[in-house]
Amino acid sequence: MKGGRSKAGSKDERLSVKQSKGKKVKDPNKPKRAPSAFFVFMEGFRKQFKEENPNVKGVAAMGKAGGDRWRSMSDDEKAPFVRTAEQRKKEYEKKMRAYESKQSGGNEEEESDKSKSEVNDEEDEEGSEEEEDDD
DNA sequence: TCGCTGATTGTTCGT
DNA sequence: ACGAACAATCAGCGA
Repeated sequence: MKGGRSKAGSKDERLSVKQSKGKKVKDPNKPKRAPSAFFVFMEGFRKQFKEENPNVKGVAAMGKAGGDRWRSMSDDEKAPFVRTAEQRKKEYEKKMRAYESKQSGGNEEEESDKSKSEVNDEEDEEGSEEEEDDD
């Protein structure tokens, strides 16, 4: 959290990673990290923020506003976001599995077959999705 | 014209 | 166990 990475002066280090120049490591299949509950909450917050602050420019203002609001929320309010985040994580793991699969032994298989339906394999998925305590 | 930078927190990987 | 990196967003500015 706060004590996470030292943002001060670490800019240069990040540059190396971002540019990835020399390395032509192209990972088209590499799934992006799953959005945390905070980002999930932000997805909706961004829209609202834009509506209330259409003049705001930059992401800093939004980030601060979002962060401040997020901390103000109770675990119970974050619960739905956290739950969604968990689902995202599950998908992330699933994609990650496929990604590793290819890297490991799956030769670069170009999934040319696009009609393969994007989602299928739904492993039964525990029908009971926890009680939503919907009053 | 193209692309990085900034700020937020959480999650995930690596050492 | 700790630390560093990366996830989205948008406009502004540098080369």
